[in-house]
Amino acid sequence: MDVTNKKYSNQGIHAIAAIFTIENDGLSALLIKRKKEPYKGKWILTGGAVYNDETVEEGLAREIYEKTGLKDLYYEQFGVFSNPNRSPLMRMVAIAYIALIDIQKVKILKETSHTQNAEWFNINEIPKLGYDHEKILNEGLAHLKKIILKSNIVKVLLPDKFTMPQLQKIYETLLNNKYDRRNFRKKLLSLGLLEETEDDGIRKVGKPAKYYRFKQDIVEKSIF
Amino acid sequence: MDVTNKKYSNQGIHAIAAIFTIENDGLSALLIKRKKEPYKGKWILTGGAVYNDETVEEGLAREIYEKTGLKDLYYEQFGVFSNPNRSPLMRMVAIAYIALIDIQKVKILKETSHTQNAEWFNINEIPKLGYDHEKILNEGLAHLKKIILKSNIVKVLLPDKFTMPQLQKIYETLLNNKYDRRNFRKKLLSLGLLEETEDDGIRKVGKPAKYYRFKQDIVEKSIF
DNA sequence: CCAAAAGTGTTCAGCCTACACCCATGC
DNA sequence: GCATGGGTGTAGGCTGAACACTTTTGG
Repeated sequence: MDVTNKKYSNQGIHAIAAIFTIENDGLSALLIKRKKEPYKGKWILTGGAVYNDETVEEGLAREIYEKTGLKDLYYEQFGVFSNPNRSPLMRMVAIAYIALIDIQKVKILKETSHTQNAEWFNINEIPKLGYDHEKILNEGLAHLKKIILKSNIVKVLLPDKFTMPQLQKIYETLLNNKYDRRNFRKKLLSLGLLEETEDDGIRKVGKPAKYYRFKQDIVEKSIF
Repeated sequence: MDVTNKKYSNQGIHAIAAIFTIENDGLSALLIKRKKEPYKGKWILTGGAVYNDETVEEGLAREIYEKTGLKDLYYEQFGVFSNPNRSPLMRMVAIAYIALIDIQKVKILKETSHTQNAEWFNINEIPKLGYDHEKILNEGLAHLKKIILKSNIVKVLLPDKFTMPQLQKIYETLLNNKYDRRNFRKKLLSLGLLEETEDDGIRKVGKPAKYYRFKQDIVEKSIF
C-alpha cells in the first residue's frame, strides 16, 4: 500500500477497557479522572494509544498498569468504535475490551498503588463519561452479561476458594435475578467444573459453608 | 496525545472479512487473488486499509464492493489481529469480520460483476493464504459456528422464502451434524420466528414442500 | 437456647430424542 | 404405478422449577 497517501495517514489505535469487579454491594467499574484536555476533569475508561511495536492487548495491559497499577486481568475484546470524529486530535479507532479482576487482588494492590485518579463506581452510580466511553461501557456491560451465561468466566471475579452462596451472589448480581439455593447448587455441581476444597478456617455466624474451586481454567459451557 | 510521537506514527487499520455463503455442496468462502507484492499471486481474504473519514465497517463495505462487486452483506466483527509484523510495509492492525450473503444474490450479481480475481472455495478446499489470513479465516469460521446456535442468523444465508429441508440442510452443513426431520421442524416452528408463506410455483420431483419466511429480522435466541 | 446461614431431596411439567408410515408430485 | 422427497404424532427419559425442614455454628 501507499504509505504516504493522505487517505490513510495520521491514524491511531486506542485500546480501551471497561474494567469490572464484584464488591459486596454489587458490580463495579473502574474509572479514571482525566488530567488533561480534552475532557479534562471528566471520568473515562482506562486505555490509551497503542504503540507501533506492541499488540493491541499488550498496549492495553501496559496502559492499565500505568494508570491503575493493576495487572494480570482477564481480557476479552467485544467491539470496535470508529466514528471518525470520536477523538478530537486525530483519527483514532478504539478497540474495546472488558477486563475482569477479583476484588481481593485489587485490595492487596490498593495500599501501594498509583491509583490517585482511579476509582471504583457501582454500576448503578456511573457519572457522565468523556469521549464515547459511556457507549463503550454500556456495550461492555451487555457483553459481560452475555458471556457469564456461557462459560465459567466468574472464576476470574472470585478468589481461588469460594463458597456456593458467594458464587450464587455473583450470578444473581450480574444477571439481576434470584435463584433457589438447592437448584443453584445442583446445577453448578452437575456441570463438573467445581471440586470441593478444604475450609479456610475463618469462622462467621451460622453454619460454615463448604469451599470450592474451579477444576480447570476458563471453559465454554452453558451455565444457565 | 502527541501526534508526532514516533511511538504512534505510521499506523493503519485493515478491515478484513471472511465472506461466507452456502452453495449446494456446502459452505464456501470468497477469496481474492492478489495482484501485487507482497503475497502476489496468493489467495487472500477480502479487505483493505480504512480511510480517515470512514468507520471501519464503512471501509470494509467499500473494499468488498470494490474488489468483489458484492454489497449489502451481513457483517459481524469477531476479532483483532495485531501482531506488529503481520503486514510488511507498515504497522497495520486488522479488524476482522465475518460477512454472510445468500448465494442467490451472488448469482444475480455474477453476470455483471468485476470479480475476475474473486472466487468461491468450498471450506474443505481452501488453499494456503497470504498474510495471516488463514488464521483469520479459521477463527471466523469458528465464530460463525458459534453464532449460528444463538440467533436466526441463517436468515441472511437463505433466499426470502425457503423450505424446511433447505433450512435444515444449512444447519447440518454448518454444525456438521444430522437432525431428525420431525424434531427439526417442531423445534424451528416452536421458536416462533417463522411464518408460512405461499408456494413459489416451482415444481420438482416428490411432494412439494411448504415455504416459510422469517417473521422478523435477526433476533438473539438459542436455536439448539 | 436462640439467631443466623448453609445443607439437603422429591415431585411435576416441559422439552428433547427416538422412531415409521402416509401423501403429493413428476415421469 | 413407482420413485422421490416431504409431512406428521407418540412414548420415554432428562432437565429445570418449585418447595420446607434440618444442621452447624457464634453469642
